[in-house]
Amino acid sequence: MARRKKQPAQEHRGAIAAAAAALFEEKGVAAATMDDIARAAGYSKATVYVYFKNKDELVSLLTLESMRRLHEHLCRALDGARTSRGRYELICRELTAYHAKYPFYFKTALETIRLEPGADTDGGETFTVGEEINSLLAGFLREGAQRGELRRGLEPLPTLLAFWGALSGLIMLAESKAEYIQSATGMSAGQFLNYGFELLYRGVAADVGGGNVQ
Amino acid sequence: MARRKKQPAQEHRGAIAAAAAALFEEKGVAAATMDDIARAAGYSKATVYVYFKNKDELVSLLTLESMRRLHEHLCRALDGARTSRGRYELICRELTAYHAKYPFYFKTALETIRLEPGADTDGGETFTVGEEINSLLAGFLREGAQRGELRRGLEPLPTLLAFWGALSGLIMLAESKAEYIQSATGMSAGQFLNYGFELLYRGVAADVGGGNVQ
Amino acid sequence: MARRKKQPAQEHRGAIAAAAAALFEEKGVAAATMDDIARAAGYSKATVYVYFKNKDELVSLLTLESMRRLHEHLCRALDGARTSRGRYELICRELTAYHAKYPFYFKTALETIRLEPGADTDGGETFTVGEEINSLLAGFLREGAQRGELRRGLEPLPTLLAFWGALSGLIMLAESKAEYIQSATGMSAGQFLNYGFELLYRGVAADVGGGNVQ
Amino acid sequence: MARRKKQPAQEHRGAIAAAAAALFEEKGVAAATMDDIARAAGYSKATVYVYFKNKDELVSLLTLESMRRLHEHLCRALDGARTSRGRYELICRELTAYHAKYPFYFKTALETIRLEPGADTDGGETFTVGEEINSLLAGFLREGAQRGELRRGLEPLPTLLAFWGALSGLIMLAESKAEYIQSATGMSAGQFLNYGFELLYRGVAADVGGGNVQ
DNA sequence: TATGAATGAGCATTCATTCAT
DNA sequence: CATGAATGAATGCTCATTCAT
Repeated sequence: MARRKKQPAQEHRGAIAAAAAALFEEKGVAAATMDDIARAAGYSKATVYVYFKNKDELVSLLTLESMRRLHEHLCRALDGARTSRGRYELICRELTAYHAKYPFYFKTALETIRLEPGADTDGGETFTVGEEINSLLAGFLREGAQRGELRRGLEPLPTLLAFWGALSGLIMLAESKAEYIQSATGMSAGQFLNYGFELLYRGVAADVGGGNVQ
Repeated sequence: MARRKKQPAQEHRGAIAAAAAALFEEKGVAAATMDDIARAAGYSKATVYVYFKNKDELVSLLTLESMRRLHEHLCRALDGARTSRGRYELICRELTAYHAKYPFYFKTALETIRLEPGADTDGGETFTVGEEINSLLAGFLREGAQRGELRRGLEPLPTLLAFWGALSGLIMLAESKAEYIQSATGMSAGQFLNYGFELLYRGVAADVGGGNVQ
Repeated sequence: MARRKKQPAQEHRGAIAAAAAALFEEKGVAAATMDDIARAAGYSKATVYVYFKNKDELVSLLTLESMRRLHEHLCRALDGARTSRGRYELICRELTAYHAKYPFYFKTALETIRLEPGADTDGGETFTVGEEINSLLAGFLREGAQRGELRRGLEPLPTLLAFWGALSGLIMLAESKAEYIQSATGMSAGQFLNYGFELLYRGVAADVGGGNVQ
Repeated sequence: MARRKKQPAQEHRGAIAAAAAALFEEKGVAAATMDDIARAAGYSKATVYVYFKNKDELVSLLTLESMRRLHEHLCRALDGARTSRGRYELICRELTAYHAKYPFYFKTALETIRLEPGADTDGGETFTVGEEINSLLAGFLREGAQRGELRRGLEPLPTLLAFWGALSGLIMLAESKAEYIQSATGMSAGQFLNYGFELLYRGVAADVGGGNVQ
């Protein structure tokens, strides 16, 4: 392990975080040891501790990052269309894409949105981003209702939370049972997800007609 | 008919499993040590290994148990009413009740249904029970569609899976964010769940009218 | 390392404690690792943790033991003579003997008597024994004063503490500088100690005449 | 006369040593890390290693310094009075003052005097200063004896060593048990020390009368 | 000279698991 | 069948020290 050239500290943090993310994904956060992470990143364990105070700090950073990324994706989705239907489709597309690209980050973000604040090393930043995501979706629901595209009388906060729970449950099932879904229904994970997204949309849509899903 | 002979051993297994379940619930699977379990069950640690090859085998048994219990609850729900709406309400009620009584078992069952069958110690029994649960719900959807109560054209298997994913995501969010939900929406976990259940139902119902949720 | 036969747990504790005491003496408490101790005792490190919850518990036990032993030695000394002079000589003899036999224990006891209570794992037992030792010496001073053998008007508690501090300082210097003392004064550690004991005695004696020390 | 050249380096050493001394005092030698020291001194850790080969070298320097300071204090004391009694009082006063001002240095000096010279980094300089201190006190005893103020027949070297051991034990007990002493005897550490000094003085004084201490 | 960067060698502690009895 | 006893293999974390620049 030759001594590295002068590289911005941020790059080291990034490299370590990337290695950690991969390992967390592969074997879970608890099972990925600091030794593993160091080895995978090509540093000594002690060096990892130079860049991260804790295993927790690593986890926190990854969590925050995943939340931020999720936030970006959602912003992009909401900016890309005006109708609720159009926006919803973009949301689902972004979510699916995000999940395909960073499955660990995605899962982490979803799980984190469900947790309480303060558990993390950062100063509640993770919580803040979570709130921003919530308000993004709340806005989507509110505007949709105003336009008459979404059911009136939906209570924004509970709806959003319920919707979010359902959505995340759907996506995680699609991931973990992809193989089973394929063999049992003949659908790819993506197709299955679209089917599910449609189902969920009907739960909030003003009127989609009585016709077929899909 | 030598079945009786093994009975005592079964009782020991049961006692140990019960102690384990309580501890898993209390502190999580990883944090509950075999020492803890043995002590709580009133056996020596070595004895636990007489009845269970592994910690994993214990977890597997508990998982299987939780699936069976979930199956029972769902059977009861589907037997208790004829209309889809009535059945759905019973399903939700049973689920909520089950969750309230055995949160750990409940979570385990949901996670198992969402996760891969895994190299479980049992001979695929867990998987089998999972399939039975699926076919239970598939029947519910099929019959509902035949009666015109649920949307026609729903594909039973994908619908059921999507529904299941959404449902479990909803319930788990309701649990993990109970406090947040309470403070942010003023709803109790139970009220929130009912709200969410209703939302989900609209996704599959034939026609619930355009009116307010709840 | 063959599995040991059934031996009373106390014996294991004793063996481990003995090994620890030797190592603590040899390289100091901090530098003696649990690995060292285990190896020296002929057990695996994990086994050491079966018998002692902590490194601290080991240290505490050793400390308590050393205090008890010191207490015994002092009792023996005070019982062995009636006059203050005679008792003092016995005290010094016992102290010297104790130090020769268990230098680590001796040092620990002296250092501990100076510390505050409650720092230890035991329930203040160490502190209690310390107090008993103090009251032993206080009695010695009081009786000596009553008989007119020791200076009247000595305040028992401060005297005892001062005396104890001085005595321990003397003995520890005698140990750590034994070689230097030998080469610089030609005295053995024992001779030097006797010389010092005499000096200290004059500090409390009623009248030793103006003559020579020794 | 190239002496001036090295001056800057000496200043760096001094700054680092000062920071180290403060930290050693605050948290103990073992607990003060090189990182702490570097940070406190305002240098990088690597720079500390430019000026000090070792943590040990730092400790050694500090030890030597503390010995030198002690030497100075003792010189001042012996110069300040002519009678043994007066000198003794000054010695005690200086010692107490030194201890109050630099508890860590003081303790270090005492411990060093009590401990082996060790494989110190300096070329036996610490030992030399120790010898100088010894000869200072030896002179005090010798002159006192010649004047008839101190007991005749005292062997200077053993007496001095014994005295020194006793004195240091007394002072260290006064420090570590200050709280206990306060609560048990009502004396402040200073009062207790004076009481103890008096006691010790009687051990070497020619005749102090049979009266009360203090 | 000064330092940013990196690390080897530990350390106390934990726990699932094994075996002789 | 039950278990007391023992342990191998980790695990997160620390710190004095080195070296290329």
